[in-house]
Amino acid sequence: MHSFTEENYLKAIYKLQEANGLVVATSSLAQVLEVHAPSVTDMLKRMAGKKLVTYQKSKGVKLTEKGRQVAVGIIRNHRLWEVFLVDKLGYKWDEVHDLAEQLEHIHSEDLTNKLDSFLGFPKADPHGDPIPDANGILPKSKAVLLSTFAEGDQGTFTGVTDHSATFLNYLDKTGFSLGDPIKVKGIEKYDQTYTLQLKGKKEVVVSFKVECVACGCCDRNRCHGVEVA
Amino acid sequence: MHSFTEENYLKAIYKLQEANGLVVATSSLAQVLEVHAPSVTDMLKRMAGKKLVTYQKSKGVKLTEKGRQVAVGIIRNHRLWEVFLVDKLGYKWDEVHDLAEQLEHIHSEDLTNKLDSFLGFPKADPHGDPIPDANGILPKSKAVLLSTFAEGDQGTFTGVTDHSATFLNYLDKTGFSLGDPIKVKGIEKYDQTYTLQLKGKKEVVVSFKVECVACGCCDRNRCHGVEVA
DNA sequence: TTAATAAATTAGGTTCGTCTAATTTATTTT
DNA sequence: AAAATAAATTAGACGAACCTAATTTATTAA
Repeated sequence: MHSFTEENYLKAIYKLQEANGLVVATSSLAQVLEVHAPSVTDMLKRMAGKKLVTYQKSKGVKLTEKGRQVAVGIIRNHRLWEVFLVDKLGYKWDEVHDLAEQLEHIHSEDLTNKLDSFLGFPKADPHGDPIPDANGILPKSKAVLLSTFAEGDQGTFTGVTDHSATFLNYLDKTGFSLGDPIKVKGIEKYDQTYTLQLKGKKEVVVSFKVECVACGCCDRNRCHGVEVA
Repeated sequence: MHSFTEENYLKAIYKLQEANGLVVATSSLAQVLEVHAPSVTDMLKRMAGKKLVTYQKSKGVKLTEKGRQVAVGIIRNHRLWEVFLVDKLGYKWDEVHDLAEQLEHIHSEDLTNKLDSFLGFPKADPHGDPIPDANGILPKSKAVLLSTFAEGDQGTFTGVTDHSATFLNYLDKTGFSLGDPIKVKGIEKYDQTYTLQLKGKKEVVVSFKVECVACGCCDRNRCHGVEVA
């Protein structure tokens, strides 16, 4: 079996590969895993030895097929446990991440599948992220960011890209709820402020520029977390 | 927080203290934890430094109050997760131990309590072992071993002392089920074979001597695993 | 294209939890 | 009580996963 640490590296590499392209840099990994760069170099060498990644000195790292399978398995666990925590134990969507980070490392395919069945084979976790099936197939989402919407466009709130408790709380407070309809009533030219119509005709004003500055990690075009489809 | 290893040591010390008296020997720990004696000595020193145990060189080890609390917390987790696995996911009582050994190390008092509530505050796990409450109070069982029963005595099957899958399967196959009545119809003088009446008047013959030889770890008076009350 | 900066690696060290081999301390047995 | 045996500890090592400081390799700017 793989250690928790290995699994966390695999998950991180997987997510960075998805988000930013094929090859992942040492420094990106160091950042998301909150360790220092030489630790990453160390670990990648060990993991390359186990054929979990292909690693080329100073050129970055990629998952092997074996590594990808492990990573997707962990993600499957994580998202199923999140559903369990919210649907069965009554947790809020902003409270479950850290617990799922622990639970995702329970090693038992059988348990994962029984849990999946117990939860009614959910397609997505409480944040709208798709749950890979037992074969590691992860449905590709067609969702786009709300900030790509123009005046008059409407859709359904299907997920978030920012999973921080702060952002999720903001959404709760403002009246966003997964699965609800969203319609863009107006966009203020000056600062890109969106006036949205949420479920039950409720109108809210959200400033995506403010979100951008707050998160500080994304460009203008993908600056906030609301996904719609 | 404490490492999984520390928690396993604490649990092992707790159980040995309960079973065999106040002070636990290095060698006993080495045996149940499946490590070699010098590893235990090492670990006990570190744990004594953290005030989890009191350790006297060559004299054995005891839990501190702090250590006892952690140990009981782990046991609470373990037994609640076992109930979850059996009641909610449909596992058999002989399949849940190893999974619970993993799940017991999830660190969250809140999760434990929510799980407890979700399960309906069970008093015992699927093997009849009592579940400590949120304050670490573990109800003392009044159960006795079936082998203390004489001809004509009757009681209820409330638990086991041997938790091996082999033994649990044997009980399943023979017709024992937790909570059922058991009556001793006869005891064969020659080899202490018990003829029992189980639920639905079903009569079975069990040879406790065979159990004794098989397990090899107990004396005549506590030689098998069926507890009755 | 050279110089400056940023990213990655090597070198050497730490802690945790384990090991084997050798030694010491306790407990039995004679 | 001395000798034999069993239990525990010390000594010295090892792998995993991390660290800091120094060096090398890439990238960007002048």
